[in-house]
Amino acid sequence: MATDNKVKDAARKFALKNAMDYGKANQGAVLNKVIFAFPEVKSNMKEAALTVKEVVDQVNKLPTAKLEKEFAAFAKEFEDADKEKAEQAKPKLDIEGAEKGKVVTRAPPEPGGYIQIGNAKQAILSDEVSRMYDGKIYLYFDDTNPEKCKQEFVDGIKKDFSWLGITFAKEYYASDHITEVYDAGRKMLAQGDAYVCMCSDDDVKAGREKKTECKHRSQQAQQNLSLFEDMLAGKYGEGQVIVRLKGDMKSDNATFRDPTLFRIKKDEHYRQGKKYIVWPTYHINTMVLDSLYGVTDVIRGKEYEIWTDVNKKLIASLGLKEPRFHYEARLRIRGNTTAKRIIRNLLKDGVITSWDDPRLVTVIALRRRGIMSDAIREFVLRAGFSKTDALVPMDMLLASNRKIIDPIAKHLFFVSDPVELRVSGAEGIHARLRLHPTADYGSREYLTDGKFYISKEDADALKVGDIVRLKDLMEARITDKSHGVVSAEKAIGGSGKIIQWVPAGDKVECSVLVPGDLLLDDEAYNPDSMKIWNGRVEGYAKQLEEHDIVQFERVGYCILDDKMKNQFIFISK
RNA sequence: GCUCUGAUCGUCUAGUCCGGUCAAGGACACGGCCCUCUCAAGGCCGUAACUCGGGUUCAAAUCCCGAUCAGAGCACCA
Repeated sequence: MATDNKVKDAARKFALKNAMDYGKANQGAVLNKVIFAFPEVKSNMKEAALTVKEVVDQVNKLPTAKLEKEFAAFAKEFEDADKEKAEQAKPKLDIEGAEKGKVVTRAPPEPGGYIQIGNAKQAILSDEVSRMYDGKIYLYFDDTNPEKCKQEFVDGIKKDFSWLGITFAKEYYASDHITEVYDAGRKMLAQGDAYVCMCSDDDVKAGREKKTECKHRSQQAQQNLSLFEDMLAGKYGEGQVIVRLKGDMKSDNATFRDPTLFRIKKDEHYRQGKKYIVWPTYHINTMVLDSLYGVTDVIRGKEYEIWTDVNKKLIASLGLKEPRFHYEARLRIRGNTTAKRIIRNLLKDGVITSWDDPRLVTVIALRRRGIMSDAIREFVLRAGFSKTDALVPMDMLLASNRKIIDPIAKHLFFVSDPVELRVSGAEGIHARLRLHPTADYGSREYLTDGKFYISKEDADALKVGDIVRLKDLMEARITDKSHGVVSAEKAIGGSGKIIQWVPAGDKVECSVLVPGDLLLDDEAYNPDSMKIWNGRVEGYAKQLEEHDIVQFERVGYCILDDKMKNQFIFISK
């Protein structure tokens, strides 16, 4: 058979490669490659296996030199294949059934706090999906809890998203659509898919636990409808009455046991004032509004997955368009938190003073801390869609960030815990230092007066008689270390440790805030989460603008946080 | 407790739908070398994983069954 020889040749080729890679060819591995190349051998696996075994045995008997020589003929071919393999990576964002130009996603923040990296992940994923399909993304403020929502957060969230590079085609508020949701409620009441329940909070809870229906559940539609109008008219107070979905009180899924659709809240709303006292809850809101605005793909946390039964019932009962739901694991950062509840408590306790405290992973804090928005995007995209619970170390974000800031950060010398260094013979030297080793940002210049500052750490490591290299300036020989000052004389040549220095005649006193893990492993506040380095930086720092990112050589990347106070924040090494 | 969901290098993931190109690819971290008047960046190399137990098959990370572990939900929050 002609096939026979073809198979034999291919088998030999694969066996050679296999032997080169692993020292010895393996029958199973070679057979698999042969099957892939010639699927027709599947009809007679026994014969194919035999052929391969024969070839593999022969190849394994080959002396190394012969093996290498024979393999050389195919080396190029495999090189290309290996390269291709190395390139396939990146998580995919494809959506089954999605069509170009027909995708609408949305970011649904609740303006009850600033958004954090977890919200950013969902929004970026949504943005990326809509771009991929030439679709649109909307900004939807889910603001139906008058207790929590504030204009401050609306403004902050908009700023944060725009900084993240997301452009929304539309922006709308749940609280502007309350009447539409009321109509949806009326429809459900009229159809007998919902009812007005006057049980107490505790009774509702007990009923759910015991899986028993309450007497209100069997009220007539007419009565429910008029009770609902009474609610709207303000005849009831908070906690007296709610509208519940008629799910299934016997369901194993606890969320389906008649969840609340509307409740009474008399707090003043930041946007609607005292216009409404009956407020819809999350599920009916989003279902109605997503349908109204034609959202096709809802990307949200998997904590909502258990509400699928409720969503389905709502959609069926109201005749809504059903979007595709995509559930995502929560993104958690090791040593930190995305929970608004915890952040609010920390704020209340006064251990942190603002939503942009550099230890936080809110978007506003990350920005202040010198994380670039592209780094966040890359970081998020690298994880892709995933339902696996991930506890990611901050290092990953910082690594993405470092690659972006490295080419733009000017280099400066900073010394912490400064120690004076006097060098005789080092007066009147013109020092000229490049601002970046490769990029052309020009240079900084100083005229020396023989006095410098070096860091305590470097000073401690020096011994009398040592030669030390002041980077880009000169060598010095240490002559004395008593009296808290290091004395030295200018030296020519000799090699020693290279250290950074600050000219005493042109320096800026500054501090560097070093954020660490905010929380301990047990989620308690870490009292050591913020360190401060005090030191001196070269006079060139006076020319920096607030939010400029620099690299303090041998220390790390820092961002100028407050120009008045000469305060920097440490970004990463 | 009940219900749902998930499980691949130390970490985050690709591959799983449709079994064979996977003795498992990438990134971060780690280690080594090169470059360098920074402990950075860049280049090269290396260490390292299919949760466990059964089954089906010529062939299982992939399909089936069971166990284990982890996360989420059980609000008049979202």
